[in-house]
Amino acid sequence: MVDDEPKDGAVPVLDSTPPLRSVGFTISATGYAIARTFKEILAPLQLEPREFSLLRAVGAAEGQSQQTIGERLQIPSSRMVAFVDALEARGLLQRRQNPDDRRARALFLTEDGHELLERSFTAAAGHELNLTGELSPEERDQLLALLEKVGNRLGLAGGNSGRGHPALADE
Amino acid sequence: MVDDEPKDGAVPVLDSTPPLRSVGFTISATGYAIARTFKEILAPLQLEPREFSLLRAVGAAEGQSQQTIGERLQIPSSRMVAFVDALEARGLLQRRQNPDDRRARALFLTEDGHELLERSFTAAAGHELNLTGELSPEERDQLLALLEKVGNRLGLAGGNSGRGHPALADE
DNA sequence: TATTGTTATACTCTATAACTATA
DNA sequence: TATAGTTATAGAGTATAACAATA
Repeated sequence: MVDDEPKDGAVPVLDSTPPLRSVGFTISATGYAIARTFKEILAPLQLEPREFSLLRAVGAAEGQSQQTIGERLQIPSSRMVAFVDALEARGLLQRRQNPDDRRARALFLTEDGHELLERSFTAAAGHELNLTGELSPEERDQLLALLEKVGNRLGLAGGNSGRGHPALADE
Repeated sequence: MVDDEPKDGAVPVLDSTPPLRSVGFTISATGYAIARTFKEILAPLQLEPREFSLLRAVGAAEGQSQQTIGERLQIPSSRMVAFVDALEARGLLQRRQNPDDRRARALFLTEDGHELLERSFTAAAGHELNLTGELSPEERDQLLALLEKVGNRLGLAGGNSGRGHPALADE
């Protein structure tokens, strides 16, 4: 990490060697601010980011089992219960019986769930548009390409395909 | 956020309108991975990222009061107690009396504290070097400049000067 | 009366593992 | 015997507010 603003004489350690502004720190801090802002944007919809991720995962392929979705998002089964409970209690999704396996619960969005997911996407798109407001289309592509080079060093799949935000898995 | 990999027909909402890969999601996910990796890098030193931030803040200006440092890092006073307790118990920093105000505790690093902080800086620099391994110096500057443009939209100060990582403040 | 730091309490979140019903 | 989902329990982390010493 290493901070960007070296303090005077108190910490003589790395103030000369490393770059003045750290890429790691900057990405991390910016990413954190983005996540916080996104949370604020979802708040009026009464949705937490992880609930949005869950709704999105269900909506992306309805009828999958609770466990399948939990595995994709890397959420342990016991945590899934509470999450699904809350969204079901609000009438946003449903657990239905799977005729092939009566142990499994097939997840579906309700009408309200689809509607709220749609509004969330709109809000997210607005957020994205705001974030990139100072970037030309070329700069935007550049930025993504450069971030991918950093991501390569972290073992991140190019598109982060399928999986949700890594913060969901925690650790 | 909007994901990067639009799902087939199930979620027809924004699959056409927005860019395929979201800047917000990518920065956030990359930043999260960076923070997680940094945590792993500090682990052998038995230091958590926030403990590193605290040590660094103390080392940057020794003798400041616990409250002053807590305010800079945006850590509430009651949390500071436990953090400082832990580091003091490990002999990394000291609370000393302030002759001018006997309520306040002036914080200083011990010899061991300085040493560990130095090793942490070295580890952090190695992390940074690894992250930027695929970037030329020009690309690195480009990336920082582009991130700053995004940060402008989030009200982030250019250098994030003084303050630590925003994750410390939480919310 | 206000402020620095500490302690006590309650609350939220999570992980773990036991449990049920099906397979 | 194994698996999908649920429930129970205990632990960590935090915020809030009460508190003691000093200003």
